[in-house]
Amino acid sequence: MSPETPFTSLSLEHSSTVDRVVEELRRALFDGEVEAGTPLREHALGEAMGVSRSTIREALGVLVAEGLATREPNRGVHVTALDPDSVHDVCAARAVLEAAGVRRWPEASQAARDDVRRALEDFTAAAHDGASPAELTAAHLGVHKAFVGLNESSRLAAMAEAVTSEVRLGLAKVDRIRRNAAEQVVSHRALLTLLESGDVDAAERELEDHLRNAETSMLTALHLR
Amino acid sequence: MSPETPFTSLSLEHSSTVDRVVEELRRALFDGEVEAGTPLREHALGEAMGVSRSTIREALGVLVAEGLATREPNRGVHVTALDPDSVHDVCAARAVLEAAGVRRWPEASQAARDDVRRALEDFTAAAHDGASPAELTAAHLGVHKAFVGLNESSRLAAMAEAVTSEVRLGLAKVDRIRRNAAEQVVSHRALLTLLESGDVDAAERELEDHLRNAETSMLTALHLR
DNA sequence: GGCCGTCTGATTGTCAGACAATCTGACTAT
DNA sequence: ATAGTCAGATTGTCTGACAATCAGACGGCC
Repeated sequence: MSPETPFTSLSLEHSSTVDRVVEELRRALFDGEVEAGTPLREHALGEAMGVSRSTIREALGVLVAEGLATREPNRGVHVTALDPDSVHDVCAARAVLEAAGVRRWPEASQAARDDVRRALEDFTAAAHDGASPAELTAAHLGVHKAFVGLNESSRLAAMAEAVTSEVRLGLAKVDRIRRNAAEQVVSHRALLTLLESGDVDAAERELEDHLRNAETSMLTALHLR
Repeated sequence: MSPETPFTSLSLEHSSTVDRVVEELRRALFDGEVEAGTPLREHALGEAMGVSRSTIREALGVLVAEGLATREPNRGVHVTALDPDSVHDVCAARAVLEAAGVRRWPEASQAARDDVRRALEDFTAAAHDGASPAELTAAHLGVHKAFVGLNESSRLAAMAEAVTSEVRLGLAKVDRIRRNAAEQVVSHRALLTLLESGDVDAAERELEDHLRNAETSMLTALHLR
């Protein structure tokens, strides 16, 4: 091995065409530029983005694997529409992943705990000085991501990422985040305080309460769309 | 809607070529017909299975998404090799998913609980009258799958399926399952007894103990390969 | 011997174009 | 109203092509 690895600061992004197509489509979905249920035609997309059908097809496969889109054999791919059952399912999954992380707080590494603290600071800051809805959402999701991170399993983190991206779909045009951002910050801060004080059980209850609220408000938001 | 839905017993499998290629490749991986790390060449596979490169390519994408294979840009896809870190990661993930299910036993639906009971019966039966290693593994995994099922979230179930399949990769040629099948049955039965008696905490400890053992024996099995 | 450039073959990433199978919707005949 | 037929759209799959990238070999040079 080399006595010291130089150039550790250097990195180069290796992006394939498919990757860029996927990112662009994801962005469009998250920004709510396409309604839920909209069919994603291979030919049309290829023409629009100046890319061959094979490439689009591969990108759509990725989206489908992520749950952002749904494929019906011989009928094509369309943007996933969240029905109440899926919302519940997703929330249940999030609850499991995050609660497990929270419960693991005492055994978690220093780094993982610091991630939670930092994420909360970011969220607080974003909510305080008016950040854009997108930034606010990102910061909020960052906190929850940090909770999952306490599990210190990259696979669990990936799973959480996947289910989270699904809810982002539904939240695209719902800016309820902004309204009660302050309230959310309070809830999360309380949770962290409980953790720091060592009362893991109370923290877990706080989290589950928070997520239950999130589910109901998400449901009403979707129903009233 | 129709007054009564007839033909509910009828169903027809809709398998695309890609699906069949994926299944065949999965089977080959699980049966240990290909070493970990073996490159999966698009051209060679296409020729071997009599399908076009596009189709193979799509199938490989699925395998990669499942974690059974790994893609290195411009260098191709190869069978995923489990290093100790990944094993730990996978086991941690399983522990979270199954422990959450077990802890939810009291609130779980009757159906989900019955699934656990039935899976355990199947496993016991398989271990008793000599079943093939493959059947035994399937039955054993069935029990763990049932634990995850207690969460009653299809997304969590899917995640568990994914990480479990990764484990199966490593277990392909390790038939340690057979050796201590009896022991495993005892452990699982004890767990269920604790659940039935309402002692969820003890059941959770039993499960975590079981999974810790599984991890270490899996590690030694892999290391001695 | 070790380092550097070049060449060559293999493989992937992407493309264009084709075709059969399947779905959708309309139109028609009964 | 139901069933048959037809045209158009779309997907699933195939073929063949090409540039970009990679791995290893080969030879020159210090």
